[in-house]
Amino acid sequence: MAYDFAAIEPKWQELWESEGVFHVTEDESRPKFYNVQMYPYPSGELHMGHLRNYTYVDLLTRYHRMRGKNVLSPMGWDSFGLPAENAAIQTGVHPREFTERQIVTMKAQLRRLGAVYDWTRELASHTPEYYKWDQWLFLQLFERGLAYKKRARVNWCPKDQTVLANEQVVDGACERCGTVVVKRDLEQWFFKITDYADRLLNDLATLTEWPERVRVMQENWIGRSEGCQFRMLVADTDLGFEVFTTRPDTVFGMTFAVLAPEHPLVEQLMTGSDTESEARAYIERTARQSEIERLAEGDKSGVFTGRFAIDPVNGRQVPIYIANYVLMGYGTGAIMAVPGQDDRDWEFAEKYGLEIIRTVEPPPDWTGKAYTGDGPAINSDFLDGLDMSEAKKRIIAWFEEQGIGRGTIQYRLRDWLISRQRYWGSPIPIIICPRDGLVPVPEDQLPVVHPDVKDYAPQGRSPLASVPEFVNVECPKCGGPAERETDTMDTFVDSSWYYLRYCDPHNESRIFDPAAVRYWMPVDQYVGGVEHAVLHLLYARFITKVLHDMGLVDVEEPFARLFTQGMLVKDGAKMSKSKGNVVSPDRYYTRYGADAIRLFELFIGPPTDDAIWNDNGVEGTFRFLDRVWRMGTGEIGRVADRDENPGDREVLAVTHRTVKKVTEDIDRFHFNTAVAALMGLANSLIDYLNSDEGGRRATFDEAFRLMILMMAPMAPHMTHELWERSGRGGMLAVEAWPEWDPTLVRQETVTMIIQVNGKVRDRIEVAADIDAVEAEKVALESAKVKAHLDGKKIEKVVVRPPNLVNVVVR
RNA sequence: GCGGGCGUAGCCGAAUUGGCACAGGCGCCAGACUUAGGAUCUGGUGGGUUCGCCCAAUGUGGGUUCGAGUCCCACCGCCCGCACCA
Repeated sequence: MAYDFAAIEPKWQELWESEGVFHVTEDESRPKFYNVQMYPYPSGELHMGHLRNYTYVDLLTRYHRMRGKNVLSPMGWDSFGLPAENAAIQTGVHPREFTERQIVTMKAQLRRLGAVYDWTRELASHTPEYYKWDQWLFLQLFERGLAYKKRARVNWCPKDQTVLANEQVVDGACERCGTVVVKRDLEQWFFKITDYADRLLNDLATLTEWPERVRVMQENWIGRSEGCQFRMLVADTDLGFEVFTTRPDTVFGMTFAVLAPEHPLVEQLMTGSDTESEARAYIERTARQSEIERLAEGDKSGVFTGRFAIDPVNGRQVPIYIANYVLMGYGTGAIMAVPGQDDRDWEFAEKYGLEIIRTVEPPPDWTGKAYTGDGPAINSDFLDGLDMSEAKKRIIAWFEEQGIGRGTIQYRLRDWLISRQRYWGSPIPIIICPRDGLVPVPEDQLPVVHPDVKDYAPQGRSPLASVPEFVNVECPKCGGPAERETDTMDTFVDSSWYYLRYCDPHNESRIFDPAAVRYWMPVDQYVGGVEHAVLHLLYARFITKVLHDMGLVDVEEPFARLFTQGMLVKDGAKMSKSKGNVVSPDRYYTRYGADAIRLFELFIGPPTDDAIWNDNGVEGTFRFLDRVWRMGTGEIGRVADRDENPGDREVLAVTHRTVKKVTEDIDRFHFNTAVAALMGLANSLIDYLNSDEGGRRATFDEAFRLMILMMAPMAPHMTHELWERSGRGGMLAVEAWPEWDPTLVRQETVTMIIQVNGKVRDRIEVAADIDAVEAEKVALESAKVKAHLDGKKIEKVVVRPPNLVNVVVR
């Protein structure tokens, strides 16, 4: 009788839910395990690539539950965002209706996979119960000066008609839709993440259970540079500007200075200079370019302003240029150019015929252009002879004595731009009063709920702005007429704290109960895609630190262990709807069932690596399951009630070794080899049942019991059914994970390999506790070994009992 | 350019510590069962072989070591991230 998954799967899915098997509360008597997957956008249809992640998380939930932990595995929805809004623009369906339909679909798909969660804690960021606390959080940041509004040059996506955070601009294009982003000067809301730059950077060192790759990406993104900022004066004027450099030791080599085209001083410098018209033409050209065009241009270009700056260390006058290779967004938007020690300055100096002075002695064999390495300072007055770090200290001290500069630390990280000119997000709870300025919405008036609008289409401002009843309010302070802020928050604000809300999801009076958070946090295992390395993962760390500083959260870091899974690749691209290469699980559910799909997802390759979709893979894991099923139902081989013999004991030994292997593999996230080990065990058990004398009933039952326990987190439906049919009682999901018996795992005899000059010449079964003397004796007595020793002199015998003897001869 | 990672069979991959290279799966070949097989089962799947074994092999070249897929150096190729960040 074949495995009837179509009948068995719904039965168990129903039972896991109705019995509340995975519903948990705080319980000090058991170790907790907080298992979270980055909550998904409810996109509706799940494809095989998605199922990979859900299977991993579900495996961990079930495994740690069997290990006796109090496992919290919640699920929720990152349900604000553009897809629902774009659908609304096209079809007129309210984003809420669209979103909630998608959630229903997606829940059914998770259930179909057999994924279990504590559904009592389900949350969705588009619900007022949730985004009320987004708004509350915003107000906390506002009160602490960590949320502010300012006019700034920001990234604007012309297609989505909204601003974007720096983190959401990838290669100069909108992360969502791929449209080239343009710069606009707009008044926008920011979170002051830069105040936390040093802590976000330093605490990366504590995240030892995070992938190196992600830590490095965050480190680079935060981009700490130690250096020096000092003031330069413009000759024959009363103007001046600040420059930032990481190489103040090379200041004597400055032969020109460069300002970014957007630098505020540029206008004054150009006006009335000899080269004014030329400079204006250049600025106009570069200003029109998007960043991508500037990059694509590749070549450095610039124009002389007609003015000179005074080098503070030696009084020399150096020309001031405007050039495209200096960015307004970093440092002070102005640099001292030292072509002798900087590749970019060298390139520019060569192009425009500017002087080059070396101030660091390159090595004698140096053939390159600019020399950026260490070496004794030359042509540098009182710095001569000092190495880089000494010279830096000395010159910074000198700047400080003179009162014109100081040592500083620059970060590449910019403040997080969180306002969006879109409808389907959490409204920013601020009222703009002509008298009192920016006034927080009083807490008892939260949440600020979306009004319905006629038109969701973006018009360069939030659709909320077209609803007068929403916009026009009384100022909470003075009672006079005022207007609401109409921008909504970046959805990354919602996702920066949802894992805290899971701990106490229905609290109506507080964002969460700190006691519940104290019990569950930090997240023990966080699972998600590496694409969030500098987005969500950075924001969440920031918000956790803010809440920590507010005394609401004990931990400084939210995610103790991070696992970033690989993608599923098909036709050379990540499986995704937009690429049109998705494989729907439907036909695999119908033909092979959920467990075969789960096993395939686990078996397809190392979880951290991208895996290539293979049409036959699910069939392979189904064959394995089907064999296990037929073993369990007595359709394969033969069992007998007979006395035990050494072969029976060996079957148990193999089983216990598999328990050890599978346990260790799951603990180190080698799910693919854990499945392989179970396939190997199944093959061994089949051989055992097919042997001449058949299997001994008691032995087989025990081995099979252990195999079912190990497979329970991987293929839960079939194993639950087999467990129930075995008449053991109880639900498999809450059975204890098996322990291996060390005496069975231990090999009594071991195959010792004997090498001559590193080549294997013989294999001999020896006692596992053989000593070195005996091992050497056995090895040298081997006839096969002797044949290779013939007429040669033994130089040395390397003995590593009980595994290896290597005879070195000449 | 800087940073992170990878390269093992026809394909996906295994090899926690330097110690039998290739577990497990896919595909393919042969056989069994069968009216039939795209089901299932058994065996095989680098080369040579006198069937005892022998030889070759982890991108390329070198090094360390009794011993290297693993460590070191150089090179080739691929993937990812950041990128005119001063």
